Amino acid sequence: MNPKIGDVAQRAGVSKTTVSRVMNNRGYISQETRDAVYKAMRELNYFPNDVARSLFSKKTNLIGLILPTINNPFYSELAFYIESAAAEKGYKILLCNSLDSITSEEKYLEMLMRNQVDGIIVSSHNRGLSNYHHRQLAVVAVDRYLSPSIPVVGSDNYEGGKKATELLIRKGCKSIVHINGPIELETPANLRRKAYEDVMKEHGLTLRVYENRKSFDHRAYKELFDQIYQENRTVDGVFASDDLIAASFLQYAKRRGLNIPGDVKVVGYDGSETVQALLPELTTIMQPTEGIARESIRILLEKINGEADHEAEEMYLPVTVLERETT
Amino acid sequence: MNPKIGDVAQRAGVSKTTVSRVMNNRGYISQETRDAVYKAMRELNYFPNDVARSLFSKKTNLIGLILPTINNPFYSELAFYIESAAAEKGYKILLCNSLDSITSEEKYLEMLMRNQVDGIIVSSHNRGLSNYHHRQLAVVAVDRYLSPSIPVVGSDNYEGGKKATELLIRKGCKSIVHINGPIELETPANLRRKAYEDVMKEHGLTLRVYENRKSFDHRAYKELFDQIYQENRTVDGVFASDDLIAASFLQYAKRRGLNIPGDVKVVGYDGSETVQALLPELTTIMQPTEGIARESIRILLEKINGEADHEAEEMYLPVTVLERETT
DNA sequence: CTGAAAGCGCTTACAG
DNA sequence: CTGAAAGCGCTTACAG
Repeated sequence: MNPKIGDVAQRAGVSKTTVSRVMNNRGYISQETRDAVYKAMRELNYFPNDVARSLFSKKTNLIGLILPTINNPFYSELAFYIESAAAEKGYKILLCNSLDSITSEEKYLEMLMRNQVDGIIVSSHNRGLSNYHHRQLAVVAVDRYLSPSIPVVGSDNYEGGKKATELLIRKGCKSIVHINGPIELETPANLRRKAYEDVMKEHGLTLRVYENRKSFDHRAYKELFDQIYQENRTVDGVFASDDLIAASFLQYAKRRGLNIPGDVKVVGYDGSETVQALLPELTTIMQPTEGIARESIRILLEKINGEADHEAEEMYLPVTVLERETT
Repeated sequence: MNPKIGDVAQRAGVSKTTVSRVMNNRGYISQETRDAVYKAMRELNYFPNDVARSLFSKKTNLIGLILPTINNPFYSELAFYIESAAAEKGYKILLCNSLDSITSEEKYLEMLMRNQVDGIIVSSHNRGLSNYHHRQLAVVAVDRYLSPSIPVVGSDNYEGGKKATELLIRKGCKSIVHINGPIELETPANLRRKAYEDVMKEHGLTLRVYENRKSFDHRAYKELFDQIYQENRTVDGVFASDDLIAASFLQYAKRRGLNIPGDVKVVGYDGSETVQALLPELTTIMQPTEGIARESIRILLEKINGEADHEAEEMYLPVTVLERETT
């Protein structure tokens, strides 16, 4: 049995109240008593039970993090920085991989509620959130619109889409395709497509948007690429909405005997450290992942501490073009 | 204020005891009472408070996961499968990124103890663990030796190292270098090196082992590679102890104008889904990551449930050679 | 400066 | 089949 506060109190010859006060630095305590308590804690190798503390304080310092999957270079990097920023402030992360399944999201949400998390960071659909929303639960969304009252943090998707498309045009591409993952109304990532469309129109170029409904299945892209080439024999530029799609396209192009960037130029999106390490030749739009993580945590903690009188906000951090060898 | 068990009891016109019994399916309850309780729970949108439950039951269903960093293709895949296997059994994951820093590991460890986690899965140094070990804490290590009494789960590192080296030899390499991350006594991954050495000796070839002390810094590898080429002008094979090192070497070779696999052949280690997606041309030794995750959780739960009377065990799951274009 | 008592939201003997 | 009481390990008014 682990020692509890009563054991410490007994050993130090004081009351539990006093031990608690020493631990929490509350009220006046004589130095003598303080020393005795610390000594007893050390001797017993005592650690306070945070479950008991949480029950009393109604605060767990737990944050639920709901992602489609941590097994993805962008989300794992995001999770890393979110965990770091949270740890700095004394918060801990409960990891949830929803795989973008609504039922799975709802299960996780219920689990998080039962565990009395202080807040949730979501980068998954979570229509379910509205159900729970009336509870005083602090929520921040990363790159997803969940409800009008939930703040959104992400990269400047419109600017990113604009820069990607303009880069391809500047490099002389005329027939530029945009490939997206599943297009959901809820994601501001659609702004990447919107920017593509606006820039293309502005330059009098034809829109060619393709959507892959099966996300997270790199192998499934082949069909889509085949279709693209059937419909556009002259494709000379590809703007993919994430780096995994771009990587998949590069392999496809290679198998097809196409020269990159000679025959076709490619721009991705995300620019995670992992992609930079494994596929450094890819030109891509780099998200400020650490910044997104830090802002998400900052806003969430404001909500948790009730400091956020401002309405739901949207915050889009600047992106960077990493110009490499595929353009 | 969220509803609590007393609110449900009042609304259903029964005692808290009865509500609790309905929720937990304990003892005999008349159907009528049961229905009334469920109705009240639904109407109030009641969810039990797991913090209170945990305080009583001394069981949190929380598992601490300590990794060097989730921002890494192998660990994020491992974490994904660990979380999935845990969720299946009703356990939740508390994520810790130690960055292999001893002080950081100790802080996380203390945090996990305070939070009363039921067990810990560790894939980081954690010398600190022995300090806490006398507590009845269930621990499983992934690819690390922590203490004689802590079970280890991993891939069959010796077999992996053997297959990698043999493959290079079979392909005609004579001057084969092995590049490792920081070599620590605690990791069974050293068996990869041991196997390399054994196979090389068996074939009468000269050992050329290089160690990079700075892990997780892909850029820092350049120096090491320079050194390798200074000392071995004839290198024609590289067995890297993980795929990120291999990827880094591939880029170095490219910059140096070397042809792969013509001038030098390369084998990595890990074979994560992300690496397969981003760098499919890399020949590598694939770890059975999902299997490692499932076994870790299985053994941990046995320990948690006190079913593990067996001593600490070591379990090494079979690896697969993914032969691609770099060999 | 210190302690006894009540309470956080549950569960489980125990009694009926 | 059901309920009143005690207790999980803490903290905080309240009293001294």
